[in-house]
Amino acid sequence: MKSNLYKGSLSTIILHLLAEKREMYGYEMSKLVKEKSDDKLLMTEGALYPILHKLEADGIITSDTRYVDNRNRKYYKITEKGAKQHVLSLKEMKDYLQTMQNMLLPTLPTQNALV
Amino acid sequence: MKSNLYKGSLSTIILHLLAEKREMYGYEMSKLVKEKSDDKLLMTEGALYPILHKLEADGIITSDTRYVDNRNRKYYKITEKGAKQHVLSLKEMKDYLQTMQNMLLPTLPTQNALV
DNA sequence: AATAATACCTAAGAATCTTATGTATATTTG
DNA sequence: CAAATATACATAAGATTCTTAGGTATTATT
Repeated sequence: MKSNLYKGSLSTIILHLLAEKREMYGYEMSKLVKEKSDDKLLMTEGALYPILHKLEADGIITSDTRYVDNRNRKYYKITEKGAKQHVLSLKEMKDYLQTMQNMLLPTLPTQNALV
Repeated sequence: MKSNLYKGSLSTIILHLLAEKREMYGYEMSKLVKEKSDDKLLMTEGALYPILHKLEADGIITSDTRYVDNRNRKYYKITEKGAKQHVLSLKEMKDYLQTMQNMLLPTLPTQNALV
């Protein structure tokens, strides 16, 4: 990533992708995040894969490896526990974004905040 | 801090405090941040003081120790270089907040974003 | 044929924070 | 008035999270 502000938010992002798409593989996630962030967040493989492994170990996501388009891909989906965690993570993120906005951009009116 | 989303944003926050107040000491910063964040961000001394020392070593801030109210306090203020850095840091933070909002909360209309 | 892209993985090291500890003085509370 | 809390600084060991660098293997492009 280009900014270290993203530190700590990668798990939340991955969890959100899986909550939206319900099925994705790692490489796909990194490409989608790169695109969605307009090249601002480049999730390296050294960060991505260990996070996926940890989320799976914690029962937040599950995987099954399949052979698709001449490729071996490890597809991940969110578990029930993960869905609950996702709600909490989103709340935590909203709270963080709001707090940061209040602390750093308090003079801007709400509708123009971040713009 | 209660959420590890704050990881990476402490320097930005400290720099912003000094850009606003023009003079503060460490202990004062930690109390103000606690108050401003509504107890959501508790900047520990183990994080705070090393950051201040690094910012000073990098010429972003300067300090002078004074005896005030029966206390030895190390007052910090922002340098010219620091003021320039602060503009960049704020831009970076706005960009991060906007990107996160786009990625995680894209369905919400702008005026209700984060609410 | 060589390079880039797809797709996974891990290990060493850097950066950032927590926890724990230390020093010293002042104020508040039981 | 003794004990606890608050003020004010500091550092060191450890945890967490990421980068950098390397590895394997296949497919697509130039």
